[in-house]
Amino acid sequence: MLDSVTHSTFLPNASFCDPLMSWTDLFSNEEYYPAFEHQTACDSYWPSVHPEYWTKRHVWEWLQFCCDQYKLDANCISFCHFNVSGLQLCSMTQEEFIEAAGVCGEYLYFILQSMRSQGYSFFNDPEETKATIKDCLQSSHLWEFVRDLLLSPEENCGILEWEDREQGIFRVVKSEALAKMWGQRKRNDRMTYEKLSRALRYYYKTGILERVDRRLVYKFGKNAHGWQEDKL
DNA sequence: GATGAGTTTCCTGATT
DNA sequence: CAATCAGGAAACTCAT
Repeated sequence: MLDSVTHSTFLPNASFCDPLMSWTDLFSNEEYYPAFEHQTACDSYWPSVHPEYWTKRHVWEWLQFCCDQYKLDANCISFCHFNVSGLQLCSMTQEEFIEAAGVCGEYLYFILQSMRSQGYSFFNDPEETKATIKDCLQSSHLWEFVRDLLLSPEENCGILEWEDREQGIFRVVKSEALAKMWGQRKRNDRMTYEKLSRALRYYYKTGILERVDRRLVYKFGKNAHGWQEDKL
């Protein structure tokens, strides 16, 4: 079964593009819908079955659909992890998804959970779906938020600045603005730099950050990833 | 409902 | 003096 699924039907070299584009594309593409006609009595197409009752084949079809629609890089998906029934798939935790498919795992997990709770109607309202997914894709951890801000000049607005790009040393230029932005992300208008920096200090323990003895200066530690120029 | 990770909140004291 | 750093302690939130 595992070998019978040709990897070439996935998008082996597709990069990880804007998934929101794919969502809107999906709904504006009328040719997409006839795909649902394929279902027959003995071999139903995955959207017509609740994920809990998916066969291994349904899981594969769903995986393939997600890869196609969201331009997920099939190379980062460990296929043996997904050689499971729908019931087993549904019992997988978010961490297991991430272990099995890295960043793609986060998307797959989110899409699956949404389908489980809302059924296929999850796809009904493009605008709401778009918003929900955008929300979901925001990294929830503070250090990832800081990292992503550092990596996107548009959002950053000079709030953070690289001090030493190679070594992962950066400076908080506008501490109040940073706190405000983090507060917006967490929907907490009482956030301050004092409190945010306390959370950053906890990262010294876990190796996400390393101490730099300068005011407002931090450094990514060995357990932080995704900030290096060459990687990612 | 219990547990644990990741904060959030608050605080006291030191440093810049 | 105001802002920041250092952590301890406890509350809180959310996923498992």
